[in-house]
Amino acid sequence: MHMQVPEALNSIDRIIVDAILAGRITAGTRLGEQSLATLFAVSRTIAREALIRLEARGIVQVSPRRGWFVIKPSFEEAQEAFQARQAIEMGILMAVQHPGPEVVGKLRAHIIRERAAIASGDLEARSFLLGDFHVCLVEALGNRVLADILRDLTARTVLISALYQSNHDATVSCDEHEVITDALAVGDLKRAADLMVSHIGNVEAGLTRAKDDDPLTNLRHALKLSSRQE
Amino acid sequence: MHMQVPEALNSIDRIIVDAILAGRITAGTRLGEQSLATLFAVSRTIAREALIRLEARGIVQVSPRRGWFVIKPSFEEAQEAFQARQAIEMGILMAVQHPGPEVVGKLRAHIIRERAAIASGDLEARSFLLGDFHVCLVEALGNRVLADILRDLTARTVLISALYQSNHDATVSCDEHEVITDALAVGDLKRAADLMVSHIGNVEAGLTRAKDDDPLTNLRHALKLSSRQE
DNA sequence: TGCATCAGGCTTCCATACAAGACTGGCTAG
DNA sequence: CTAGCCAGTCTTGTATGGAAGCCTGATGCA
Repeated sequence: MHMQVPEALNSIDRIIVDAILAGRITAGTRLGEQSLATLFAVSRTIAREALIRLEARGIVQVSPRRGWFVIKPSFEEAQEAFQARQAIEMGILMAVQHPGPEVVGKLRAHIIRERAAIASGDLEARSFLLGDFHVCLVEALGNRVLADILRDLTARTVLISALYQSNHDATVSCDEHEVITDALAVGDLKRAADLMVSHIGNVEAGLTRAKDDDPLTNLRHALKLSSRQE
Repeated sequence: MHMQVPEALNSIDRIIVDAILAGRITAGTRLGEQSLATLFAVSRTIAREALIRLEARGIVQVSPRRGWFVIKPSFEEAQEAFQARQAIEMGILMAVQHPGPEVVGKLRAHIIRERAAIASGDLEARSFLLGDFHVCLVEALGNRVLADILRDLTARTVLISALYQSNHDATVSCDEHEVITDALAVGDLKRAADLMVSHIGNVEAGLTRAKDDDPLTNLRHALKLSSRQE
């Protein structure tokens, strides 16, 4: 056993989630215990524990004795995830009292990074930052509990967007982030909440029901089978 | 190895969470790997995996090489948990369109069980049902994602209530559940959301900052030390 | 008495071995 | 040629042993 510091240990989780947020890992990807163990230079035990944690967070699923896979949400689950985000983000915006200038400052800085990623064509950074905006917002508002919840939920919706081919334009998303921040800056929480709901609704509306990476979609639909199995 | 069916396997998690919701397990309780393994007639591996899942859900914490303990939230974390519940439950109530009569029916049935538990003096059932109302509400509204999130959050707030000696009366809580249900029944979502926010606020307001199972509270406060360490 | 040291026991931590189900591909019988 | 079987391989599932850190209490010394 060589002395290479694992570099990972408890952060295997984080690296995987970050990869999902960046779109480098998509729904249905296999995450084998042995593969991860080799990759991170740890034993299978550690890799398995990371997968168990991710399973508890609703990011991966295990198919008994077949393997671990990144979740592949059904259209209904996708809708629930978006609804959950709408509810949470609207709720926090309506509940908070005073945004504070440093919150607005952080968000503006974030939006600048979003624009930079979009301009430079860095798709991974773009995906990550567009999702992370919402996490940052909630975190900046002072609630780490909700921020953690939202991070996992965001990972799910990123997976969904790739699965159902969201065609919502990144620039539009970024613009919407900006007007939300503007509303926060002038203390109009109600307006910020409304804008947030419609923003998330817009992203959701950009989804198309057909996922054409599944060659059986047409047949399945014709036979009226649900896509329940892996 | 005897043939006793484990009875537990993946449900060790559920049994522990249920015990927390019922108030049979309180904040700071030690949950040893070996103890759980013996109790559920499984190996340490299984018990450990259950604890890892619960850790990912924010229910327990591990102190390295010392042991696993049910979380003991600080007052600030407690506030965040209550704020999170307010945001989520208000958000879902404002987002839903039409409650539907079967939803109201389920909630009314739940409230009847609450009253029965209160009347019979069954403290465990009372604690469980009062918390479970909120989970049932969200689940009945059709969002399992949020329901799962809320269950864990409810477990946290139950722990908090015991830790900070909530003196909010069970009967009052139950009454509040009823008026919320009434508002839902007539389709007044706005009113239901407002009632929910104030209901959770009432429970939170019932907390007292002093946790007197900690004999150092007074000294700590006098020295202006945070209660950060375990 | 007061204090430092250290051994022993207790806990989690982690690697590993083996069990057992799931899938694949080839072989064989008809 | 096809259908069924079956061995081989790959995967996760589970138990277990030993490593290593933490805590306690005893012991010895000043």
